[in-house]
Amino acid sequence: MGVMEKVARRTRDAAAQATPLPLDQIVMADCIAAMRALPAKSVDMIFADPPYNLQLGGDLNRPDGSHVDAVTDAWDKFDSFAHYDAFTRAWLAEAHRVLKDDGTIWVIGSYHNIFRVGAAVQDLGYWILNDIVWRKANPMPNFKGTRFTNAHETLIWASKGEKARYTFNYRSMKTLNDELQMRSDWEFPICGGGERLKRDGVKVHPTQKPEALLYRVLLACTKPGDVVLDPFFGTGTTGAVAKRLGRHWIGIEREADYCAAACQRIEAALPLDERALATMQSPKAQPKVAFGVLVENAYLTPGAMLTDAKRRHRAMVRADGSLASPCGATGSIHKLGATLQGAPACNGWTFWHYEADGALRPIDALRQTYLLATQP
Amino acid sequence: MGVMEKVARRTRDAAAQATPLPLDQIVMADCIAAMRALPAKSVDMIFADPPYNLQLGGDLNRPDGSHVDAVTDAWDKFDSFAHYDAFTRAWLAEAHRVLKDDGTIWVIGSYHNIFRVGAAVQDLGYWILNDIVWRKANPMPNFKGTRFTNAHETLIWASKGEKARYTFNYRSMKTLNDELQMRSDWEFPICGGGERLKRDGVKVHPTQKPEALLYRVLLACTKPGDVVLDPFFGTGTTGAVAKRLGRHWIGIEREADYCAAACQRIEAALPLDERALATMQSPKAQPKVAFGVLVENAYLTPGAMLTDAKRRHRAMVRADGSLASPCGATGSIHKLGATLQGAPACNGWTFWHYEADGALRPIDALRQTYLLATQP
DNA sequence: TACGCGCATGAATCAGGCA
DNA sequence: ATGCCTGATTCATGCGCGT
Repeated sequence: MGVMEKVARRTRDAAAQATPLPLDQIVMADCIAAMRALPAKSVDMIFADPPYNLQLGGDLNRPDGSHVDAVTDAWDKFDSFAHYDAFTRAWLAEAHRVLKDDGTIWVIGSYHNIFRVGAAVQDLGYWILNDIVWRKANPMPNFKGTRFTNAHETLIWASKGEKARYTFNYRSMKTLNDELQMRSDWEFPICGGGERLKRDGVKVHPTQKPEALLYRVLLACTKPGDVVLDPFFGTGTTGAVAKRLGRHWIGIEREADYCAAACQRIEAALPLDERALATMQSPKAQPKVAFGVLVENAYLTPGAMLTDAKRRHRAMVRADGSLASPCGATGSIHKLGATLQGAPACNGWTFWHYEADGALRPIDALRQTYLLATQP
Repeated sequence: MGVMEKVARRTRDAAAQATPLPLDQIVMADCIAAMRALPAKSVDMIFADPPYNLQLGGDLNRPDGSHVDAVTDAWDKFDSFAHYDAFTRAWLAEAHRVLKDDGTIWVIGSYHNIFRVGAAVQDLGYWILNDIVWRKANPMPNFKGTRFTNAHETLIWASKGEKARYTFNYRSMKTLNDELQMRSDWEFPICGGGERLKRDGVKVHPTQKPEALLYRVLLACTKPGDVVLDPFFGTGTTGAVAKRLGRHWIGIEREADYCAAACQRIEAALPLDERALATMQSPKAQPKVAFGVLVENAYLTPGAMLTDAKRRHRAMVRADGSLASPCGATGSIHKLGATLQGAPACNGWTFWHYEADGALRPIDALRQTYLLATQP
């Protein structure tokens, strides 16, 4: 079967006559027009990854001189916040009509757009159930050192109203999270490796989402056989995961290139083997604690003195978690330890000690105390 | 000294005449009126923890003064959102006026209000720099098992405009985070234990923020001696941490109970020793040294050869501090480095190396030596 | 085959001072 | 406002290549 044969091309009028849902198909059209053609209260869940309206300045180069490939596509350009808001409210209103009364909607965004989206969601009568933070395990750094590393994106999960009886598979989520309630912060790597769709070595879509993210969303809020609509289908992550999990899907996408890639991808996706489900859970990472966190949380006070085990070196703890030696040298626990010893590297956690009850103890002991106090 | 003596009671008119800032004081008044009484462009940072209000019922009134007793139908919802938006825009506008042009504002909230706050921030011309996620190490579980555990709150950090030159202590944040860039997701325990203010065993304020959170905010975005304004002061976490870190603070709070608790708490807070307050400085803060100065002072001799770390490029030092490549290209250390690499820019200090004791060392090391020898 | 090294790259609102 | 010069700045991951 040809790749494009499953892509339904519809004019708005033709689509309006089609009563049955275009299940497991891609509708190549503008999302507002395409949603208008769908019956009211017909889908169980909507997952939407709308344009973020990034407002990027000039070129950005890495410290090594290489160029950052930014999102410059026309579909992300809006003239003003007012235009973006109008667009947002239009598609959210249509989504509200199409969604079943007990269905829910998910929208993902970044600080560029998510506040406007969230306000529109509330204004249109949706009832926000959670905001979810996708913590990126491997975000792009802030190359110029001008801000905090932008290391997360935000998802909004909402029902059609306060009293809607939505689907939430509490047990599935708890099982997935090692028998602890699933929290509102999720950690996943960004989409890369073999999962990232490429054509001639170039990424097909600039913002392809990881399947693990959609997997959790669909597992949490839909039942097998449910219909999931994605009005900004892109390269079809939602469709691929829905097929794997035995859910029906409808994708709406304007760009022919994206439609073709999505169609091919979903064709190749295989419904999930039950045994594979268990192996999808990533082991919980060993929590890391930065030395500065101990200062912030008053386990050590700025001004406190540290020494090495043999009291050959001394250093004072400063407000930002750096150390200052009486000789004038400063640096992190690792760097200053290395400097004072003339060594290329040093594990500051075991090198530096603090005095308690007349005895020297490594600062690593404080880290263990902190972990015990904060980890469930 | 009595607890309340430091609390300045001001009517709006009386305050309007007061030109000097009420530094290190609590102003017991409505925050919008109190901010109106402050001079324009007078504070370096604002930290705001506004009421969340929505969907909790209770103290919500319509613009006409009538009471909203239940937020049930869509119309009431819209009505209350509009009211909350008006309040939000009013205090954010006043904050914009009071803030110095190169100052920044922080606002914290949850999904109940943060989307409305964020949209207002953008609409008022603030430029969002980051949104920050406070991941709670020990959140309250979702008892009914109907949603994800609400385990985070969101902070928005914004400047007064796109081109503002705000304070961001990059090196301090990197040091605090074990020599990795500080990310946009921060983990802290919720406020409890001895830090939590209680009276007769009952918590004084329902949403007291942890000091560790304010510690990081103030350390990241202010300098010692800066003025920090908190228009929703509550029990004064911002003031207590500001005092500890050697920053001035101004607190605005309507409730006398909170003012009293905050005043007592801040009285008891101890400022850090000045030396402990010192933090890691960015190279930007160091005095500049022109490469030619090193040649003048015979740290390098004209005619000496430099290479990059991988010995792919070579250049000769000339008498005026410019470099000449064997291929004929010439220029400053930066310009020639960029030219030879075909890069848009280059930091010559770290790109070019000289040979000493059989090893390559960056010429930046010579600059450090020069600085140590010449700085008092 | 295994391991190490080099290189590429990801939704990014990414510089500042002076002439 | 514009242009020019100086010079500060990156983390995790995957893939290809060489030993």
